[in-house]
Amino acid sequence: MALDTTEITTRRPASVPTLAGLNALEAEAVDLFVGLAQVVGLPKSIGQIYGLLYISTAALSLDDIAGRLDISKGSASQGLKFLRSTGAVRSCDDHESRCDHYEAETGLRALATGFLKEQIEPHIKSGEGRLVRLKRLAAAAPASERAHVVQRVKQLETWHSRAAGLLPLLIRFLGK
Amino acid sequence: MALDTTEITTRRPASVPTLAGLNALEAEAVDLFVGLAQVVGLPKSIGQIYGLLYISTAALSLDDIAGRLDISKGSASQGLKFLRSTGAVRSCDDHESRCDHYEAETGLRALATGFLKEQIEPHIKSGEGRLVRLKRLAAAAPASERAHVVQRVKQLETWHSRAAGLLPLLIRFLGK
DNA sequence: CGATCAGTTCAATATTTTTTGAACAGAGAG
DNA sequence: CTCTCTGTTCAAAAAATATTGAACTGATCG
Repeated sequence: MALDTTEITTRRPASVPTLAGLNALEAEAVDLFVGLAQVVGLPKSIGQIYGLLYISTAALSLDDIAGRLDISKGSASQGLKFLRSTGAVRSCDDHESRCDHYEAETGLRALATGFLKEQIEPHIKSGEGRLVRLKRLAAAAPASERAHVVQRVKQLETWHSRAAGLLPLLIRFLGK
Repeated sequence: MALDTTEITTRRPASVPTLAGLNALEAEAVDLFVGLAQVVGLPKSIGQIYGLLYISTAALSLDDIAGRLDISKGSASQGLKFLRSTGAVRSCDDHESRCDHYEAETGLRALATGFLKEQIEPHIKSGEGRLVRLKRLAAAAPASERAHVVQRVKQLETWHSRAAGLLPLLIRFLGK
């Protein structure tokens, strides 16, 4: 009787550290972070990688990650690149091995800061230029509409400054 | 010399209310909201519709919207459905006309509440079930990993309650 | 009633985004 | 120097998402 390798992933006992495939706990953690990633508009693979590193006891290499999650090395490389760039993952250079190993940053403040700074702040910044242009156009609108559109653009400016003010507050709230 | 109809959209004088196409101010406003939509992971058409209604002096019908933005009636219908469901757009039943007319809700609090309640809250709710399962699995982990994974799951619970607590705070901050 | 209009739905299509995998670059090891 | 081992890049393929348009419902008008 031959081994059924197609189901080995879910059948492997939870207690055995595996080279490929996830145990039930890892699978659940990965799932949770995949969901989280989708909420904030990040690709699934990034959620998978972070989830696996988050729950893993030991730091993992790129090949570990690709193997365990059954994704390509390319995806793993790109995902790790993104996660490192936002500070969600650190490489803990382990001198025992030739290759880099990665571990999850688990401080909520650091995570939130990285995400907000990288994903949200640029949009708020670019909004400034947009508002300037809008303001000019609104001032040039025909008299019959001018009052209305000027008021709306003013409101947008309020929104903008609220959003800008919210960022540091958010970070502080999540901070400690 | 023939009229160049391919550029009529941008060439039409700002002062003439149009049946199709946007004037410069409208185009700029629509663009701004398209960008905003993409930040929060909503389709472009939804940003377009809201942006047009936001800057428009008068309420617009579904056909107005589809025509001005050059999108299909189907898109416009679906987009308006979503926007109404989150409270971002109201239909102001205008008894002069047979068809419904729509206008933008411009209160930041109402907008934020609708978005958070519809798009974020469900995820936070479903997270609860996930955490329960994770907790069980963590408790059943092999002794060598148990301390670590139990700690991580505890941390996730903290994150979860922070997120849940953040929602009402956010609404309050944006509120007045 | 039949005709027209306003709006919805949904399967097909188009578009955008993500993932893959093969080619490549650099860093040791032998 | 050459070979192998890690990791990156990027064009092509696959998957996910949004948009279209035609068929349909229901309302109002004549």
